[in-house]
Amino acid sequence: MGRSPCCEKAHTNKGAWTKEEDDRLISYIRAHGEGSWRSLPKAAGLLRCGKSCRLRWINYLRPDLKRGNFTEEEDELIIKLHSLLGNKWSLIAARLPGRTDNEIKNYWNTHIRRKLMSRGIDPATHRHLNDAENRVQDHEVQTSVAATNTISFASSASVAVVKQEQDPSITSKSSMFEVVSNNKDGRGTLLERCPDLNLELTISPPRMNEPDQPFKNMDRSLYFGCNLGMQNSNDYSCGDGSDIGNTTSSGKRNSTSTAYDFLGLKTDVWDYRRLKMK
DNA sequence: AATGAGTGCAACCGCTTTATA
DNA sequence: GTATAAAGCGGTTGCACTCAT
Repeated sequence: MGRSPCCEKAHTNKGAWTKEEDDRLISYIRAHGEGSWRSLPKAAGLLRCGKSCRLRWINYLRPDLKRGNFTEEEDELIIKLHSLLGNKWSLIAARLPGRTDNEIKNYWNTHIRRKLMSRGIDPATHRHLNDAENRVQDHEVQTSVAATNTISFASSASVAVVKQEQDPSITSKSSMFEVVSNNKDGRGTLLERCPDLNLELTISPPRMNEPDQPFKNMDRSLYFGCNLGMQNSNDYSCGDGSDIGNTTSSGKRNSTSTAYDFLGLKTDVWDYRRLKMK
């Protein structure tokens, strides 16, 4: 039943890899490709655990790794992604070509944490350290920007509090919201039900074939649409600019709008220049 | 020059998820 | 359906290096 053990731990090397071990691993993977980590050490003539081989390859030997210092753009992208995804280093690394989760994790802990602290920002929550709102109980997830319906996953709770008074148009009739308490003035605090989130962030070129774009006078090549993977939904996406202007006179989004002030991304448009790699 | 504190990063550890028998 | 190991992931550790004293 089950699989056989990946390696005999009693006969494996530990600690720093030697040049010879690196060469053996590289040449083996060049010849046979990645994968089969269990059988790789024996086949490659390495006295290492398969797990260790995998880590060494992924974090250090892979030819597509980008070595060297992080750029300012990468810094900002990591901060932005961390505010969205938390310590999901593998997801963050997936958005930074040539960088590994381990590298980003180390860089976060050694550089960016300090950088944010020096800006007066709590690296764990991305809030200002002296923000009075921080005192609110942790399970009550805060809106990150006043007067907007933003959602934060600062707690592990799967619901987010939405301040109804900030947008009376939101009612408990919506399947997305639930009144959990009533304030003195009779208005309720709503809990927003968050459906299962797929936090995959997709970035795509702008739609170019739609007439009468509000951004028609702008350099369209500068903008990308993005979609923060609410599965089967356009509710939480920011557009390429084509959605701007789709609000009604009352300030409400009309039904065709796909723009949403999501997770503190308080804009319909991301300037790709802030996201692209160098 | 010696040494201790601080820093950066590769590697390991242990847990969870996924795949397989 | 269950047991087990592989794969993957995030947290932590240990060591080499730098710098201030």
